[in-house]
Amino acid sequence: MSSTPSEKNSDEIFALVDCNNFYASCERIFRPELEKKPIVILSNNDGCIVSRSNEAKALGIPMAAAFFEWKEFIEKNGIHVFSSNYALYGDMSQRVMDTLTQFTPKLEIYSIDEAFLSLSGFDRLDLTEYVCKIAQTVKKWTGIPVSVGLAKTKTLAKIASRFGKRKPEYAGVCNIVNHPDVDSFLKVTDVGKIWGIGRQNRELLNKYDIYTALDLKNADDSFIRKHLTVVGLRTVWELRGEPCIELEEINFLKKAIACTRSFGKPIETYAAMSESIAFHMSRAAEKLRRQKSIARSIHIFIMTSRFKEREERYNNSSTISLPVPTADSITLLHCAHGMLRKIFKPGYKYKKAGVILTDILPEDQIQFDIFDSEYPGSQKQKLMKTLDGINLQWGRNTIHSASTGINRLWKMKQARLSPRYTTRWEELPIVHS
DNA sequence: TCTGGGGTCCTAGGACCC
DNA sequence: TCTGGGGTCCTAGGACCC
Repeated sequence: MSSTPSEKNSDEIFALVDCNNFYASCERIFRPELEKKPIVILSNNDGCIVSRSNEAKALGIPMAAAFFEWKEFIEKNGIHVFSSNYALYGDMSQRVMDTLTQFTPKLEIYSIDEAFLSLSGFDRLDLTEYVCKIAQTVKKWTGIPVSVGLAKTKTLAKIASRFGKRKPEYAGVCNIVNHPDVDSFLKVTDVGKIWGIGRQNRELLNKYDIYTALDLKNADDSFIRKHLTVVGLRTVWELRGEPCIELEEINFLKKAIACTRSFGKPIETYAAMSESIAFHMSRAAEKLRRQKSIARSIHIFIMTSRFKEREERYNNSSTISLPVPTADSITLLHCAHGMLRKIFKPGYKYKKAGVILTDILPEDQIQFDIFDSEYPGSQKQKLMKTLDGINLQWGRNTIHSASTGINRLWKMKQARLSPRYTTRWEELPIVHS
């Protein structure tokens, strides 16, 4: 018996597991007295609000609001504020994902707080019951509350999880796999809330009277292809229940590695800028070596605040291709300094700088010749291995290039950082019994 | 005073070739 | 004066995501 593609497709079942208010939930686990209290988490540099507890949302604080604009309101309402603590969130994320692997071998870690699970072939179980058990186990083992959406495509699973999270009657789990009226969910979903439809596309679609997910589902394919490219077309088919976006189980090597930061205080001197570029480049090179890769292309940029008047703004960048791809910090630092000299202009208050490595290849995929100073086992490679080993054992920056600076006056502001509860034993809170 | 960071994918258009 | 056309490769930039 042969099956048509559509028959085969109808067997797919995806679950999206989404941690509720992830960063806020992480902070709350170690400060149980903050249960039911409003909490917000700030972005790097304490700039914007990037995570809010339900109580903070209820008070009307919008996502991505500038902290300084809401500071007074936050203080007046007794809202608790944290700088983002990625050591903590990364570790908690790992625990959540480890828990999920107990329930299916096929999962895709989509972001720090979301995973897609394939439950295809689990039909003999009561699926709703099964994912309820997943959610309860994650909460019990890690303390993190999650919402789950179940559907025949990833895009629909995303929509289902929104209902799971927002509508109390679903208690966190919404299953629309065999729902008799999936359109009833699409009809009340704004087209801009669909996975893959951002602000620009929402505006465009509205001009053509497409306002809801149901409108988009019923839109004309050639119209979508023309205005939203194949990416948009895939989304539309997914809304119709035809899977077009596969589960990506394997963690592929990153194709770009970026290290960029805003400065705590604006910097004006070449010396300070050069330190920051060196610092970012060192971190980028470390990440590159950690995934056992080399890079062929370097991009650096410097910029003033985008909120300044036009005449006070200056943005510039430089990109080069290396004759020989490398992961050697010293070579990369040398190039970055040369590039910075070409684009740096004195007389501006710089707010942000960064380094992006692209054209990345696995380190073993390149033909080395013996005249090359970076063949495997060369002095350069041995030096980098030693350096990474020491920094891994004794903490980041135990050994670093002198050019990355000692004082780091430009480093970011993190005034309200919580302790690294799960990754630094000496910072654990003292428990009195 | 203060406004995040790190990724992915797709396309248009230029350069180049025959 | 008239002034190819089609294929491929590369890159910058724009859209999206969390």
